[in-house]
Amino acid sequence: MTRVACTKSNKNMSENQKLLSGTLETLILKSLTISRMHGYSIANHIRQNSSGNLIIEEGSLYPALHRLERKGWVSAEWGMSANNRRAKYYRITSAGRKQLKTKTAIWLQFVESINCVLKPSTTKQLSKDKRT
Amino acid sequence: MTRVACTKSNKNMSENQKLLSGTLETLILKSLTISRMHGYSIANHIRQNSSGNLIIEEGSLYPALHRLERKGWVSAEWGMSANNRRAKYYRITSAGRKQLKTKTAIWLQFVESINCVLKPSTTKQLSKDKRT
DNA sequence: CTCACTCCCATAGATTGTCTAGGGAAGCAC
DNA sequence: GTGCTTCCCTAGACAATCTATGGGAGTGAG
Repeated sequence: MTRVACTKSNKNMSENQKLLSGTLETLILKSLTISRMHGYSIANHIRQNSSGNLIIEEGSLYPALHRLERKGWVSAEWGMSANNRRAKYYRITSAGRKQLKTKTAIWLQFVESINCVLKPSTTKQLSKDKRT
Repeated sequence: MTRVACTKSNKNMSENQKLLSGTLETLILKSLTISRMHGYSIANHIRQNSSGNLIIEEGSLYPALHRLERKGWVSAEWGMSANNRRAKYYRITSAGRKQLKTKTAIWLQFVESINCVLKPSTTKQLSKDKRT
């Protein structure tokens, strides 16, 4: 299902590609907190969880996984997928969980910082706390 | 040493550098909606508005400004700064405002998408009817 | 006047992380 | 067998940031 690969908004795509920079590893680590997964399913998980907005290409995904493994944030082992195919299953390590926590915090702070610049006169605002 | 840059070498910086990719032009355009500015003051404005979290280096800023000018999203003219120095003042064009609107929308949607992936099990959940 | 400092602009090259575009193996339906 | 899907991998292209450097010009201290 969900074969709708946003074809119309190619502009959005290329913009998203730039924006993705730096968040991919965080997304992968987060996905692995749900369960161990192989690369292909990680990509699917991210795509589906973002309603098809975030498409991770294989050329980005696998190098990222190798990077994470090299850094000791995930561990890998070969196994068989639900479709009876050879697959490399990744699991997040405790160092990876720590990194995830850090990266998530940095991301949230970054978003807040950007919004601080972008905010004036946006006029559309959820009232969350917002205390000066 | 006037040449001392950001030597604090904190992790946040290098992470932020990656994350910044793709948002810089939006930040610049937004800054210029306040008033016309020269490059140096744009960088200061962004840094101050983000409480010092977003540091735009000159090596990123000026190429970005030239890019924006080439694309017709800002226009430039030489003038004198408040400090009586030669300065190139940038002004956002109507095409630039349109771009800003687009880029801002893409950014907000992107953040929402990322958060959709990052959110599950944060234990702090806004009830936003996200059922299976 | 000279010196140190800040303000302001600019560019070349390194770095990094994404994508594009290829390749391949192996299961399943027909 | 053929064709489609699932799954893995890598090399090179590309884009946007930073580092490092260069310089000009105004200001204030001495």
